[in-house]
Amino acid sequence: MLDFQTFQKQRAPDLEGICEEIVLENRGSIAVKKDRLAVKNMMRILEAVFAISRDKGFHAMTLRDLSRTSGLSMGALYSYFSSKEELRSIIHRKGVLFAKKIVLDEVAEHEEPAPRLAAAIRTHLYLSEILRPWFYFAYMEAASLPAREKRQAMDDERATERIFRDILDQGERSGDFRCGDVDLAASTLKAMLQDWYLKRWKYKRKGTTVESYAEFVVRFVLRSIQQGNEEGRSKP
Amino acid sequence: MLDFQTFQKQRAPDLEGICEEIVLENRGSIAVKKDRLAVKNMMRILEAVFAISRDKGFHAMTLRDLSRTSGLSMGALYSYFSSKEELRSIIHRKGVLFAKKIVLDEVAEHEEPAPRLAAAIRTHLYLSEILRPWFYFAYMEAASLPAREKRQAMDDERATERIFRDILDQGERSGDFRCGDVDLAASTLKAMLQDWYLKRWKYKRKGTTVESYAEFVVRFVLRSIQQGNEEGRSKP
DNA sequence: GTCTATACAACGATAGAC
DNA sequence: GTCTATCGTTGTATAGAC
Repeated sequence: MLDFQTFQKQRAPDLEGICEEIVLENRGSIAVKKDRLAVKNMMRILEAVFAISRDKGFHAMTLRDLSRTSGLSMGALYSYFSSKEELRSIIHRKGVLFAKKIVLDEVAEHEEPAPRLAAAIRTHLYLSEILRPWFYFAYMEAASLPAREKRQAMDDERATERIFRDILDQGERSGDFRCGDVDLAASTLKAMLQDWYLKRWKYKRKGTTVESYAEFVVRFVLRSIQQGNEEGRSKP
Repeated sequence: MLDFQTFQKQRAPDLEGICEEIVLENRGSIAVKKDRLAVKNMMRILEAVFAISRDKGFHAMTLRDLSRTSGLSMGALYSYFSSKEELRSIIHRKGVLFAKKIVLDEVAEHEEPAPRLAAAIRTHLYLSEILRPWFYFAYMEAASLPAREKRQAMDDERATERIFRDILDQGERSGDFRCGDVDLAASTLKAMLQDWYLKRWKYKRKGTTVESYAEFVVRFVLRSIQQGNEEGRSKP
């Protein structure tokens, strides 16, 4: 069974690695030419964005806020992005793509429906624990986007949900699962996973760890959809 | 079994009724003295707030937007609230209190855990369907509040969750339910219910009705927590 | 590459005519 | 009771010094 410690050491991305990718992918619009410097400042910028927008939202964050918290001047900030909206877009897309890739990699290591589902749930939760600012940011800011960007965010959401739906589908066909409605089961499962990073304060207060939350969700869901299929429940 | 049609006719509040209460409760800070006029304009204001903030969020809504959409001038708006923040607060609190009262009333009509739980789930979903703008508004804007208001919003959230936790607790004690962890079960159940009004576009696309979503959640949850307690599953 | 200083639009809120 | 006109502030973004 995948535990959080192992995941964190072997699979987890760190902010530096992600910022390196961001700098390389946006080489055109970033005026600073030295990679090392650009990465270092991009990290300061993202850390500041997450800190501020966790408190009052990205929209309420002013570039004066960002300048003060990141330690870079207003002018310097614009060497790393051309507008506040571009900054938001860069962060959002990077988070979505990263998450999808890692979850799919982990799922591919299992074949049977139940272990696959358990792996998808655990990986998604562990990842959201490490990249919580990214997940939270992507979710909360998606609501107030202009039409075109909003469509993209909706597609991202459905792509994530599809990972879970495909596993449930596989289980239905093999006779391991009985969901009632595969689509709705995938939807509600995703809602449970999102609650972990959206309502973090609640679980912190309860003293719930990401591992115990993961185990609860795995069992809660499997108990429901394996009704009458006892044989598959031994090694999730 | 409580169906949506019945609920809508017998229990559902309408915007006019809620606005009457709002006007009466804020008589002090509303400069307009004629009740009928004040209620009429308050309705126009709230309808406009919901329409605009559904698209781009309350924070991004300017009072010029609100003036244009509601048909009232900037000056006239300030006869109904003393600041943008006060307007947000009025809407938020009214929605939370209304929702809590109606769900508790409905739950009180049943005694056994399973029917109580089913009633709470259905009522909460039906209510969020009718008052979707209020629910959505309260949820999305709570994240970007100043510390003091945020605490209040968190307390509201926990109060709602408590309704479900109490029912699950009752079921655990009577031997009807076996949740694994009552606290987490209440949390994740709430997450499923919130998904209905937060991701409305998704369910609209799937063609899911509020009744079919309610039935899915009721069965999904009961299947999981009634594991091994078959006798209680006949009349949820 | 980063800074300070500033442009200019748009914000919430108010005063005073009607 | 509602309007128009306007206040001072704050927003994003840029220009030019260093």
